[in-house]
Amino acid sequence: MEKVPEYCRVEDALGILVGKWKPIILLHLLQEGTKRFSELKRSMPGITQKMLTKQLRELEDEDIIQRVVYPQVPPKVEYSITEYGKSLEPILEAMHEWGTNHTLHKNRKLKQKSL
Amino acid sequence: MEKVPEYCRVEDALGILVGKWKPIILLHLLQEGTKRFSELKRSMPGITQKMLTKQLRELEDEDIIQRVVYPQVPPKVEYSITEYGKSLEPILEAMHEWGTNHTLHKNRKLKQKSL
DNA sequence: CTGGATCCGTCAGGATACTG
DNA sequence: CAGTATCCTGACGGATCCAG
Repeated sequence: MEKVPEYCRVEDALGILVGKWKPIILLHLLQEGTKRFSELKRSMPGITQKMLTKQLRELEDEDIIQRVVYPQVPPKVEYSITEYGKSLEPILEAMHEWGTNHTLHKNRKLKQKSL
Repeated sequence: MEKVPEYCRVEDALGILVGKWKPIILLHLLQEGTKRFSELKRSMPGITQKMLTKQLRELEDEDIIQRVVYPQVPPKVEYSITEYGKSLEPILEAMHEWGTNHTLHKNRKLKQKSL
């Protein structure tokens, strides 16, 4: 890793991943391919339309996901990961793995305390 | 990557990295080893004591960094990455690299627009 | 079905002043 | 030097209603 720049590039990646639902949206799309708006919503109990829409728009603006509208009634909109968006997968995987280990780590710490 | 869990493990890693200054703090400590509070502060123009203290405490709570107090006057406190904290380095590197490319990517997009 | 528009509560982040 | 204590503000997340 090079010297720490004034403005850290890590922030860029972070900024895109941050958002209460973005990682989950990305994981869904990465693992299950193209999905409709309503499918995504069903996959994420607890999310509101507004939030889903907003986070999707933000990801779209960053060129991470693609949005395809089918001009029909009722409306149909499909979302999918862009080629570019796939470049985020290693990061997400690394974080997922790290997160899993982190849970174990925390549990070990707690046990030590209770001894 | 496995199936998307209800509670995404990615969030764990994300939660630790998120914080306006945490990535920068970690990069500094990873690259330059042990540093004093005042050294860190000087390295990060714009950060306030309160914020630095807060973010350091949070990282310490997660066992990512270590805090050593020297009982002397004037006070001296040193921070360093824990062994465990070093496991975050690959993620930070990946994000740094990705972020750098992302900047280029955005610039290409902008040029396309202005054609 | 998809998603825009509003209103609102919470909370991380920041400015400032004070302390051992 | 290395913090703690307050107060403030804006952005984010969420609920709800409306619309093509």
